[in-house]
Amino acid sequence: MKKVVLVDGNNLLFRSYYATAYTGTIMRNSKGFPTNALYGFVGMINKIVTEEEPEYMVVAFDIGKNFRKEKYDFYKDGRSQTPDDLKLQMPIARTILNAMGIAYRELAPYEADDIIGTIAKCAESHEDYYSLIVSSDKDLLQLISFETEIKLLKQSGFIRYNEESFKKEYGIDPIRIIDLKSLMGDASDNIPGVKGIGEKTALKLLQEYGSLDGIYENIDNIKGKTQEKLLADKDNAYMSYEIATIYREVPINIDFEEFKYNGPDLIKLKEMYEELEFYSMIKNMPVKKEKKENKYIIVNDLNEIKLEDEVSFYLEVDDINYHKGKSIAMSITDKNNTYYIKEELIKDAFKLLDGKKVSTYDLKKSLVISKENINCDFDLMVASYLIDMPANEDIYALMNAFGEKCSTYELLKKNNFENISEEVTLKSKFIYEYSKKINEKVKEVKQEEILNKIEMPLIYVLSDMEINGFKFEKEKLSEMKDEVVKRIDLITHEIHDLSGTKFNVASPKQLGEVLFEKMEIGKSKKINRGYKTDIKTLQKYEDKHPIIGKVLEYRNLSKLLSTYLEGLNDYVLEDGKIHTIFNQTLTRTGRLSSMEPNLQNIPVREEYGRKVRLAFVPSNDLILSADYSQIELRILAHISECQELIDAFVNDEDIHTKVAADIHGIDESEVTKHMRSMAKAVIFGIVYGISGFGLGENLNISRAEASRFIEKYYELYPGVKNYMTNIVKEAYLTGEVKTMFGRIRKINELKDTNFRTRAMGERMALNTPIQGSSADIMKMAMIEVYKRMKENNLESKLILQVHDEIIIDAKENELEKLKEIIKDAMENIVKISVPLKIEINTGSNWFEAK
DNA sequence: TTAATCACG
DNA sequence: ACGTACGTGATTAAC
Repeated sequence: MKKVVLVDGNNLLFRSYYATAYTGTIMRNSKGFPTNALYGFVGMINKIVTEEEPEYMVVAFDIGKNFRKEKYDFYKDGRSQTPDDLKLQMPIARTILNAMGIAYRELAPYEADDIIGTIAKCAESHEDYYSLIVSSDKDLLQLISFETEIKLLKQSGFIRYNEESFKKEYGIDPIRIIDLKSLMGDASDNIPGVKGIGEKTALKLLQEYGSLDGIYENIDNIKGKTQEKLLADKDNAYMSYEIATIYREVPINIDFEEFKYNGPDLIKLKEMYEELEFYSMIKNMPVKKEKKENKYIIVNDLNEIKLEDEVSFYLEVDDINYHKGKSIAMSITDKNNTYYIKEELIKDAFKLLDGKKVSTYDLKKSLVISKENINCDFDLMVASYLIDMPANEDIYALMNAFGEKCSTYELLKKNNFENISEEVTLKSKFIYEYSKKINEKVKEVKQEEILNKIEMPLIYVLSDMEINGFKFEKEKLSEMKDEVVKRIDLITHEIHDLSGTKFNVASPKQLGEVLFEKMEIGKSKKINRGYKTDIKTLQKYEDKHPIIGKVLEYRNLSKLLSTYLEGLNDYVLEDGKIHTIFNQTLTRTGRLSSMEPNLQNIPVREEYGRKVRLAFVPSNDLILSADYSQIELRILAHISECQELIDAFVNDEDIHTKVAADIHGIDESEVTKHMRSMAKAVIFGIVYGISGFGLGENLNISRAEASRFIEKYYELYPGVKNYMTNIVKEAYLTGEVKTMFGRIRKINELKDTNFRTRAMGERMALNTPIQGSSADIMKMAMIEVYKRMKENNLESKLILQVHDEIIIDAKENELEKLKEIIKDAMENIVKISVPLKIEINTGSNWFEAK
């Protein structure tokens, strides 16, 4: 028996539309075309296909006049008209089905139900077929039979009914759904039924008398009010019976072979998804089944290659951490050919790219591993990042998103790169084919300035920084390490003694049990695995028992030991340096991140931990650090156009002291340290979209007091409040926010039905322009500093960026020139309504350069 | 693999 | 009624 899946298309579209429309904002593509119903529709269809694996499938729609409405004018009266935004999406659903390779049927004046009923009936008369109907409409339950089942969609999930399970639940035959409805009516379709009879009574009557006819034949046996009601509305009942009956003789030609499901036309489907901007759907699209023939030329002599003007290349490296790996294969594609270049020839192959228009994926990796000066115009990885497409270190994710085949890097490595010529050539072909397309998209969403003025030039800066590395002298920390190891050992014993039990202090679960159950030191919130034992919770009980202080010290030291004192050593390469990898395509705000190791979170706030920085030393003469002073606040002042804040920065006031004085209504000279640090917390909180509760927690003051601070702040600086309101409003309207320089961040959280998720989206909306603009400025400044250092032939090297700070491995004799360049470049890279200010420090190591 | 914790801006 | 500050990465324990 072959399964025929029958889907109620209208039902899916309406469900999807109203599932999201009630929030007020309807999902649209960048052209403004509504897509919310289609998004849900496509999701449901895909789900049905995956879950049911249908051999045959038909989607039925309503269209044109409706015979029930023609006969009974009141039918479906009172239903609000189909919204235009939904109507627009209806024809597209048909086109998508075509691309998906799924048949659909519609015929006026019949409804989708009637078409489904007709096809199911036809399937029942064939020996070979049985049907599965998918809908959330209970009316369709009347079609259940020995070879027709229903998957009834619920708000979440579904219930599957066959004849047996239906009877068990309802106590009547499926066909009696019609009788049920003729009695109870249906408010949504405006079917009258018998007034005063609801589902409960109707079911009871049907269970007793079998059918509507049976009920009226036995009307004398029915007592009291129910009898009165039934007699009064007998005509309505029979009329309702007629309306509720699915018509199963729709004159359509049924040839099951036309319903056969053979899978999608991936190219057409991808085009549709692109048009609708369903990128997550593209990501989850099945990969092409048929294998494209992959032709390429194996190169033995580079002189054989004559490249066209436009080329792409891809370099395969044998380790994800490319500082530790080596190139093992390269591929170059132009209009006519793809060339596979083996390991020995790679070094010279880069020369072939000179003067060409070159694209690649992950240029930084290629620059670092080859140490060649590769001229490249377009990095597909960075471009994908800017248009919110996959931009992993593994190109697989992006290729997969477009339904292009290649194996994951993980698999490739596991198989010792045995198939490398096949794989690497697929990649350069993909890059060649898609660079133009993605570049078009970049222009369409106006990210080309960000790409060409910031991200592309930055790749060269970052690759140099990674190559340079930060010299690290392990020995400088060996004494500290021994000290910490001993101290941890001592404290562990003390903790065991104080608690009277031996346990793993590093285990939050065990620690929680000891502190809050055995010793009953206090109360702590229960979380998944046990009690919360983070610093803030523990600090509450610091005075209660000496063990808390010990635990805090243990935590502090073990973090220091494992992550820094020991952890960093593993990353020192043969040249005595640490080479981090900057991830340029990860953060949602435009910041960089740093990994293996993360050099953006080396301790600094605490004096003891800070000593780790003693081991970071120059390979030249000095470490120079240049950091922007309060750049995020300056940006807040600028974009909020808050005059009070702007003036404060223009006059070079201490912003935190000023705010503290304003809040308390006192003179700046009267501001205490405590007041200043409270003000600082308020100011930072504002940038993050804080609540009274959050600030209270943070400052250890009452929620009400914290709320008063915030209110006062808004009062004093109305521009800021104004900015917050506006940016959130705009974000809801457009679904995204932009930095000062036009970098886009989509915020889908704002479309979520969950209030907490939306609240998070609002905080992202107001923080991103600030954090992101700051990141843009720093990137531009780095490019400028790098450029001028080159122009002046300086040997000093840029080696690190920590969001608002750059670190330079400096030559003593270049110090003066260096400071001049850096100050000018960083402070004047953009002109905004407040001055940008930097501070420069130098020292014989990173610790000293504070 | 995920959760908890803690290091940074 | 609910939960409660943005953006990251590394380590360890627990699942």
